[in-house]
Amino acid sequence: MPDTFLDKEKPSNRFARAREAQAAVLLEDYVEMIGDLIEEFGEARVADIAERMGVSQPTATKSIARLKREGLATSRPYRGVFLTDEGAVLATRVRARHRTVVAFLVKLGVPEDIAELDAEGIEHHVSQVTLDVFDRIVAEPGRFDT
Amino acid sequence: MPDTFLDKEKPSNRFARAREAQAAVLLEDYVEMIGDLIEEFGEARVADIAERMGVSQPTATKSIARLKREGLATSRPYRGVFLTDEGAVLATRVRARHRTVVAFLVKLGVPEDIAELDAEGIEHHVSQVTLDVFDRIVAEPGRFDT
DNA sequence: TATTATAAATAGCCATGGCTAACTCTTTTG
DNA sequence: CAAAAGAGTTAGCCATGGCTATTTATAATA
Repeated sequence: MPDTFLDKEKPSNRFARAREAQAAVLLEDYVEMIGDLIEEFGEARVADIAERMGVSQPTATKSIARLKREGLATSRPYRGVFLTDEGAVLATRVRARHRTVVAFLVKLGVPEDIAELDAEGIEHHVSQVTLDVFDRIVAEPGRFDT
Repeated sequence: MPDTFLDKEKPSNRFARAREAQAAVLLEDYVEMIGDLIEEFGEARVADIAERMGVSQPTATKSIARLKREGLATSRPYRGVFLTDEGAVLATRVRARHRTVVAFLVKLGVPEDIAELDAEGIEHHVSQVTLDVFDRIVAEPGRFDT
């Protein structure tokens, strides 16, 4: 299973690499949230997306255009935004990762609200290897608050 | 001790918040690296900074200009870039945080090279609360590889 | 010291992701 | 069914952080 468009050739320099990864963050956030909205309301309207992202409607429209360009979404004016198969797969993966990171931090003893905020920043930068470690720890019985 | 310029008013929206935080990332990376270079070589030249950041010289010059604007650095052409007191404090804090995150991941069983890459993305998004938890776990005796 | 080499800065371009203002197209409703 | 309200898009602006090509200033050396 290919990791979709998120894996082009990665630069060796750690900073350059982190910079490139940043480009994917916005896409991931939108796709994740559109998935949430569809699940909650059965549809994702531009206005709702904009509001949840904390962004103006035109900015949301522009970003959605980018999602469409990348083959992650489609949309029909006044009918909402929809995820393509690829977009849905990405959304699922991203949302699972988000939950894992939050659960991991909470298990470590971080308060939920803080865990939620930190996860938003962290989740996009966690490799599969590290994510697996998080998952294992979440699944483990026992506490970590020493 | 104020948290310097990194704490303006924070938006309530988690995405908006993460977006704003992003602005500080570049500054933190530069300051961290300039600190490293000064420690290693006694000076930080624009060319070296550019090379380590994986960026062209003009781009480095531009970013250094921003550091100066923010009161984090000074520079004299052909003499190198220097950190202000504020910049030095930030550099120290950022470098300590980086080490903590790497050590934490390694303690969890993440291979060092991967820990190093992940840390670069993660470190900028970890709250003080979460960082304290990481620190405590790093300091703890015992293993986590189940 | 005059020339060459190197380091840094400047100019000017591009894409991205914000924004507001204005417009257009539904949908609702009086 | 016409007018008003609401949703979405378009136009056009800004700042940031990339880039290359060019110029300028300093340092090294023949």
